[in-house]
Amino acid sequence: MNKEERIIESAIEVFLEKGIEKATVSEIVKKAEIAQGTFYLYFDSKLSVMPKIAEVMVEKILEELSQNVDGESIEEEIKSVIDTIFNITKEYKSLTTLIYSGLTQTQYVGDWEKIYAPLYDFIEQLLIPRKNNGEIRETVNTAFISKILIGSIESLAEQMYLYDEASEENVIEYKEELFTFILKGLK
Amino acid sequence: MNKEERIIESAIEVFLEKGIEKATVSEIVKKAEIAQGTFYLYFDSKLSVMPKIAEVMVEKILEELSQNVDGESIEEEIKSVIDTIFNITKEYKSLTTLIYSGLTQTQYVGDWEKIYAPLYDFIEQLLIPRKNNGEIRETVNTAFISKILIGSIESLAEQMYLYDEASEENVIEYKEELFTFILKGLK
Amino acid sequence: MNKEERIIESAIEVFLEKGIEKATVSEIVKKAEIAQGTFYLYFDSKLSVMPKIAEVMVEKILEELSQNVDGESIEEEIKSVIDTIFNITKEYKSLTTLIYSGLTQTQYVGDWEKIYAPLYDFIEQLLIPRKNNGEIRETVNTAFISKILIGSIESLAEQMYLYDEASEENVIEYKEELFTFILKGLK
Amino acid sequence: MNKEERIIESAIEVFLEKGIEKATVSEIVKKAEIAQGTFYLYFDSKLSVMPKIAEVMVEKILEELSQNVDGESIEEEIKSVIDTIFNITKEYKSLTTLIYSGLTQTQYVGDWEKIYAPLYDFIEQLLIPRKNNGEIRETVNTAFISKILIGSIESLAEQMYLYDEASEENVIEYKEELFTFILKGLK
DNA sequence: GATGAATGAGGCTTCATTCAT
DNA sequence: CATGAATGAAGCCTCATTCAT
Repeated sequence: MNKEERIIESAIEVFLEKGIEKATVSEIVKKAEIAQGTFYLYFDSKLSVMPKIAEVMVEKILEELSQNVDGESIEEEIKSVIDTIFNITKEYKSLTTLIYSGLTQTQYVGDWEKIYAPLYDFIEQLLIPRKNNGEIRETVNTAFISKILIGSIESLAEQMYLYDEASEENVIEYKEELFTFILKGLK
Repeated sequence: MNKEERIIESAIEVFLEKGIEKATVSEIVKKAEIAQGTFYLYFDSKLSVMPKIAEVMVEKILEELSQNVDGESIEEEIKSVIDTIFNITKEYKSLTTLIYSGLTQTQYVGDWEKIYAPLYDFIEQLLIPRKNNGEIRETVNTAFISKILIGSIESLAEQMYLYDEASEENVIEYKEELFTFILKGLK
Repeated sequence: MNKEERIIESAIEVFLEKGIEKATVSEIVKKAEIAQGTFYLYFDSKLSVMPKIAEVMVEKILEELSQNVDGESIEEEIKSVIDTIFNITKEYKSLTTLIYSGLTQTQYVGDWEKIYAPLYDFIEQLLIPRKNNGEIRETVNTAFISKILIGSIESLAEQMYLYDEASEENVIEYKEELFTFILKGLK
Repeated sequence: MNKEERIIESAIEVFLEKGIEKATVSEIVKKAEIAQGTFYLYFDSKLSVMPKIAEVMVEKILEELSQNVDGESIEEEIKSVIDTIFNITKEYKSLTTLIYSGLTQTQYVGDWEKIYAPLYDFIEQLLIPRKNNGEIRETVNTAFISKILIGSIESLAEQMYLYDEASEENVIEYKEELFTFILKGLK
């Protein structure tokens, strides 16, 4: 792993452990086993790592989605998307929120859309054939709905894992409710 | 306005302007026109203002919702809820995200659920009669769906106003798509 | 002595000991026996102490001049001025050069003229009566000559004490040559 | 231009732009278009370039003086010397002060005298024949006076160009006053 | 000789927090 | 209760210097 990648990996860990506020460059470099000054050869500041983290995060989500989502019906696909996003949220806990809020606090806010685009695109590419074969209603605007879908799944997953510290049973029930809701919303 | 309220108001402004990271107690007290030390008579630290900010925020949302949402049909009510949450998000931009992430970074994470409860409850109280009179499907779990609704509306609104810097036209289209989606999801 | 004065005094000592380059705020505050942060309540940076140091320096020179220079003739006065400036240069060695160069390196260059003004004025006030009573030539522009006098005395003194590390005998000879030169220049 | 010369030239530029304090080796090498490490093949440290800069500076002054100063009378010569030193000071602004103070801050202080010697010598060689032919008074100690002359001209020039930011008119008047003063001082 | 990525010491500066008034 | 000058810990960041290539 080269220096830049090591910084990004360490930054993710430290941000998750400490939160943006309490995360320090010193700790990131310690974890990455590089010198303090080396950090500044690659990044301007702690927050400027955020867009790169976001990219890595999106890559991971996409990877997972690609592996898991290839159902025979829209039902199976939606189920897989929900499961995947819930699992990743569980694994990376507050990372998404951190990225959101990290980007918000910098000049990189605008980058967000660009970084997330492939994710929205992936979902849209799932929906289009389903719309064409009539599995979902014709009036669906696939581009718009893909944002709505991801948003609603992510926000519920964060609710569950970050704030409610919900039991796994509870999560299952919520996921089912969400599944039904989305499916009806699309049909 | 008493000192505590002045601190909360100033804190909101400063957090919005600078983000959590760069917000300082010095600036909060300057804006509140009180002395450095006075801050610590009311709050333990910068982040401990967060739960109070969240309460204020939720109060404002509730107030707005109470004023605007009293439609004759579920359609009108959903429309009003969407409009209200979009408007508040537009006005307070990243505040919700800040609160999320601010709470995440402290021991107050657990408080979130408690603070947001009245909001979920408000939505649930809207849904229950509609479910009883058959306007929405019987299988809806009102408690669960209220979280899903708020989450999906908020997340789309944030997308629009924080990241995409979407045009007002675009926002209208998205809101319509969301409206249809939610409505079908509930029926 | 209040904090600001203590900072200035310490800064002078440290600058003299270490030079501008190697002087550190840390050492200044250590010498002043105040906290690191306190420094920044009074000054923006190490170099921003320079104008204040310059003021103190000019005050000291003026004080010395006032005490020593009150001769019966222009000859005695010039002699005293030379002696005084030489003595102060000897005592404070490179301080003047430091101030020059310190000011040059900051936005405070313009302040120099203002700070030195009383010194030029003092000399001019010496010259005016001597010009009126014919001790010095009528064509002397007192304002201009006062700058020239101070400059030439200071620069020779610095030569002697800073660079040549001249013997006291040598200094005496130079002072006499300078005295004769100035006197003839004025007559 | 070989690497060493390129370093010296760049160092001069950077010192003039940033001052000793803020000048960095990084910037010097960037301007010289050589690698970081190459600097240390030629110089020990940032300040160790100073004596070389001083030499270059003195060479330039001597060159200018040689070209311009060859008047028929002491009057013309003094005028040329004043003009030349003023012009160089105008062009290189604070460079002399920087060199002074740069040398002061290092072990190279002693070098100054040695480096400046040719300059004093040049002036002395001007004065000797004038003393012999009676144009200037016999009591003049040419070695001493040459230091005094250069010092007083330089210090006034610095006053004008560095601190007062004097208008060109004003400069002319000062130069005339200085000229008269020096001439009378020598006669 | 020349390079430039990497180092890490250490100065700068901020800022939460205290406490005498 | 309120103040705000003072504190000093601690993070940021630079930059002279090294060294493997």
